[in-house]
Amino acid sequence: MARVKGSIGSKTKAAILEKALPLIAQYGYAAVSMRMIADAVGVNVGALYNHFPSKQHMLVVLMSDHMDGLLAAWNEVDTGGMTPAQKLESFVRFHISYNITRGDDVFISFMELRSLEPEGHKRIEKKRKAYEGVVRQIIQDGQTCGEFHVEDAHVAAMSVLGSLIGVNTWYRAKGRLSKTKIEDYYAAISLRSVGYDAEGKSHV
Amino acid sequence: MARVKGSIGSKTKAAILEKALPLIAQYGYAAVSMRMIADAVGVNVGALYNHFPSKQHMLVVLMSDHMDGLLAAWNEVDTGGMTPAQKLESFVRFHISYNITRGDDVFISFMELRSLEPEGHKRIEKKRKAYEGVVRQIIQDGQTCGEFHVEDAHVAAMSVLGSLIGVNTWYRAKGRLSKTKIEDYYAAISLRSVGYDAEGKSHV
DNA sequence: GCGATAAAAGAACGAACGTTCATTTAATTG
DNA sequence: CAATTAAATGAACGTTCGTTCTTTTATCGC
Repeated sequence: MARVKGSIGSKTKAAILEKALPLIAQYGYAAVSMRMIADAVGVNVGALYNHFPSKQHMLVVLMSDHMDGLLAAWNEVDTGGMTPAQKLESFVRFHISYNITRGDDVFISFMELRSLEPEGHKRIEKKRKAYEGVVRQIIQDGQTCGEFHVEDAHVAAMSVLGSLIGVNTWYRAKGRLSKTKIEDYYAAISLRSVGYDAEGKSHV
Repeated sequence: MARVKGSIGSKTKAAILEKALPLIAQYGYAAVSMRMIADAVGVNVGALYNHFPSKQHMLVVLMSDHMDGLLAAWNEVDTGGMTPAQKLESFVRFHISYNITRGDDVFISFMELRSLEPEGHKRIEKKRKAYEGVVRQIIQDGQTCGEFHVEDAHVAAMSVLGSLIGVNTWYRAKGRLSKTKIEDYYAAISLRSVGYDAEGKSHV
């Protein structure tokens, strides 16, 4: 056969990314072959190269798109007029929610950095740092205004992010806890971890 | 050539594990070939099969040995007579210290679970759960005796572990922070995150 | 409707993969 | 010291890998 009826390049390209994502999340970039991806899309291996110059480039697009989406989604959250504590809670809820609905993306972006060649690595790392910076800035603001009490804002930020990223190593949709409960718990844990006193009085 | 002078099976086997570890930690199991490992050891590919029946079996040994060592090392820490808060602090310091000196092992054991075939996966997963159980038990004890205040001991345990595991994604030996400082910070963060009140008075 | 182009199939490329095997030589045993 | 065993080499196995290329056909612009 040759070109199939109804095939449109943009649709196929989107389908490739969509199918490649869960495969790479599950097996890892190196363990997923182009043929596996092609089979999942329902297309011949060679067809993949109509849309991506290489497997490596596909990973970069996958991770870059995700990080852009993640940052854009966070920027759409309105934190105007919020205190640092409220911002941190918003961030935690945002990240968990995103983590649960788009778990594969998040997982890949934090796992497959090592699979990236230098140029791609630099690009993605920059976006990742920007995301880390969001948390760090919130914590620094909280420390400045006396709402938080941490030893080191950078360490505190990495600790919060680490605990959040860990969620999708154990979260299961059918599990004991609802998404809302998990958000509630992590919001409370994160706020405590940065030395936020919920009562707001005993230390003032 | 054939058998080389001075070659002893047990030494070669240990050398294989030693060299394979950092390679897999850096590039991932699937991305490391048996030839890469053999080259690192300074031996021919075929020789690997004198000591391991397969690449997969090698990974299982690597991860199994590590988890056993990790659990054994923790069991050697004397926590007799400690309060849950003291135990949690001990655990955090232990894990960070272990993480920093044996970072590759820890990293692989939490990253390459997906590379394990069913039998091996079950074996390692059991050990991993045991390690998770250590933290959960400490937190549960702390909650029972009123020293900690958490919404859910399981979630709190996964949060603490997640934040700790995150350390070796950013820790660098030459970095801004000493190992001791990092231990100090994470101990404080972890205790706060489980609702431990350092002053021990305002809430009693 | 016809020519240009986009999008697919399918075969083929050399390289690398995990693994096996015959062979050679060092170390060990009786 | 001879026989056995342990441990390595180096070549080879069939597969699979990422990628390329030719061919075929559908879609799009004029």
